[in-house]
Amino acid sequence: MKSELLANLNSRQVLAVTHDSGPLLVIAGPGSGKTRVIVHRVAFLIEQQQIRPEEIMVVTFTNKASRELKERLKTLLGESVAERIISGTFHSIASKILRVNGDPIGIKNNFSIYDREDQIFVVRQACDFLGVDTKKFNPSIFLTKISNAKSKMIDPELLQTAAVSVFEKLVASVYLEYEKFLHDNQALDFDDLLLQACNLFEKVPQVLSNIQHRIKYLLVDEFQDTNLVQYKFAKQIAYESQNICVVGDPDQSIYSWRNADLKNILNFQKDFINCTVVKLVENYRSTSNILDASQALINKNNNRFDNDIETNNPEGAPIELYRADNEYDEANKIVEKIVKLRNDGFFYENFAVTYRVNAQSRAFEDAFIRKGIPYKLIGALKFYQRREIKDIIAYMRIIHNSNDDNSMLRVINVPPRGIGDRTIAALRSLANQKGSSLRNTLVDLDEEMIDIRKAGIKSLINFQRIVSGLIDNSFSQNNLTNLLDKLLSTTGYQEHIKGDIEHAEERWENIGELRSIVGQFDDLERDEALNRFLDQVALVTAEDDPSVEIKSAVTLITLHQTKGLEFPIVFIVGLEEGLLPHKRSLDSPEELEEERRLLYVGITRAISHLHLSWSTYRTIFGTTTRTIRSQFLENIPERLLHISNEHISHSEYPSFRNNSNLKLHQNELMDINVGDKVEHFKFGKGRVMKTILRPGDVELIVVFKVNGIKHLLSSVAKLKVLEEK
DNA sequence: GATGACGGTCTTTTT
DNA sequence: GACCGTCATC
Repeated sequence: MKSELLANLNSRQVLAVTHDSGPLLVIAGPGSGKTRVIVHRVAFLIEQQQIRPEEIMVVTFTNKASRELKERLKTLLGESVAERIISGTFHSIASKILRVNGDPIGIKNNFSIYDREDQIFVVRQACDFLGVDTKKFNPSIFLTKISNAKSKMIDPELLQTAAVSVFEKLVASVYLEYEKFLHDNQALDFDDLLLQACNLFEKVPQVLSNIQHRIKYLLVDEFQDTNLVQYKFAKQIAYESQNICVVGDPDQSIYSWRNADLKNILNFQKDFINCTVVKLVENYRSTSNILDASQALINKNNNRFDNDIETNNPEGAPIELYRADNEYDEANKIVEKIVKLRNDGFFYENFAVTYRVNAQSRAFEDAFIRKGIPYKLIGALKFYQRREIKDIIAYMRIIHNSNDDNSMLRVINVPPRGIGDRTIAALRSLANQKGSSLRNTLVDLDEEMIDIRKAGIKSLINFQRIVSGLIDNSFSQNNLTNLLDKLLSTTGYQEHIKGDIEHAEERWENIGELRSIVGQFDDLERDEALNRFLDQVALVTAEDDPSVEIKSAVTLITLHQTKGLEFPIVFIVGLEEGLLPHKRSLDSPEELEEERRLLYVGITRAISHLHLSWSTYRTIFGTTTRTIRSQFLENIPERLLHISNEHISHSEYPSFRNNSNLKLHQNELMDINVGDKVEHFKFGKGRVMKTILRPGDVELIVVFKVNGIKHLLSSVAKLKVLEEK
């Protein structure tokens, strides 16, 4: 048995797998068999150490990683054993703990989980309440600050005390209101799931000690991406047993913007003083060309653990570097390569096109559709974030949690049923007076006490009837599918969607998809099914999108989401300054290093072929701009690259800011670029759309706000640059 | 209260 | 070039 478990493992992997008890830190480079180590370690504990499966907890970051882990455990241990192991994402595990044990700290088991959209809505309400102008202050900035505070375990009062500037004080007061709103709605946001779980451990030690006794071994994957709260959560669970194994790679830390803290790896070694450290340094995934490129790149980071990765794999093909004229050219070139490589025997599912921002997927989708190449788009349009899906879910939340005013407000007039702003305002103020939720206020609506016209009252009563009809559990509709069907008909939502002529079919199909998901819960009693369904819905993410279940297809995916994946052929596109590295990271060395790590993650996904590309022009927000190729390309040794189409012809060179070879009348010709805002003495303000090089001059095509499109010669027009792109 | 036109903003990355 | 919130009009 033992030999089978340890066969095909290298000596360091064996060390990690067979580590007996006590804390263990595994630093695992890309392609070094990280998941393999986790899976085999779990198997080792069960089969060799006689640990019961339910005494082992494995925590991952994404549902996908969790599912994959379960699959591999099933293969190794058999289904009945694998199923008993406790595994899930940080958020799902914390959520379960809170649903079962949250009551003593005021968390009812039917709490709603708010996603970003819900959160923005709450922030807006908090701003309204405080009289903060949301035009001046973007709600998402508050949300970022609030999330930052929460993941550092800072509560509103503490933030208030620490606040120095006016703005910081404002953030603190929005935070305070935000928390009140969440509480009144009986809702938690993502950060709360972990924060409140830790809070629960503190307030009700019995819950913690039960878990500590139950969980003998804890394993945490992607440890470099934990934030402070997550680390604390894990640390507490393992405090008693000291059997905590964390696996991660500092070079693949790409979530500091989500408050992941690399210091956790350092702190781990302090918090668990006698921890064993195992470094996995042999890469089994990539060709040596690809690995060499990745190592050369990551070595440019100053702030780095010394952790060089090696491979015994063959050299492989050179890395292709291609310069495109624009994003469509870039996409077409990649289509050509896919077609060619398919003729060489690769399948569509062997390809991944990876990029920095979701918006880049568009050009590829266009090209793929035109050429009939099947593709799956990961993450961009998330199924559970579509409007119709969120509306239906809001209805379900109302049924499930009578305090969820947010969901109530979302759909109280969707489809339109004559409940406008004034009616809603009146209802809310009445609810306020009564200190009750909107739904409960509606249940025994006091017609005398509400100050609106008759029609409004009638509409409200009508809505109340619809909702209570749905809540009523006594008829034949005792499963979720029945509930959904009844919901669609009695709320008029089905009709409502048909009214959206342009998207009717697509939206209806989405609801059909939701119906089949809901159907998976039909063997449960309705309210329990509702509870489970809503929990799942809140915690699933992009990769669980049911609309991307295409088997043989090219993958379109952001670099962030590629972590943990591998593909024989990887395209990394848009290697340009401002895009990769992203412009928001350019003024901070730390953030620039994180961008470099992001590219490192991308490169190390490739098994045999890596293609890099950049484009001299790129259209962002509808304006085309000249680009500069990414500084990261300079970090990759030329000997590893095969460069094509490097030369840039003059006709494609409308901008001259970056071309010192061209002799121009320096004083006459200012530095004007596509995208700049300019002012003309006669035409007024406008934006440069295009620049065309003419002998000794530059022709500018400018769209003026008032006077429309004009062709101007730079030497004559004497434009004033107001704002550079 | 519903509807449609307009103008401003947005794009990092996600549990 | 999409989406959202705001405003004018019905």
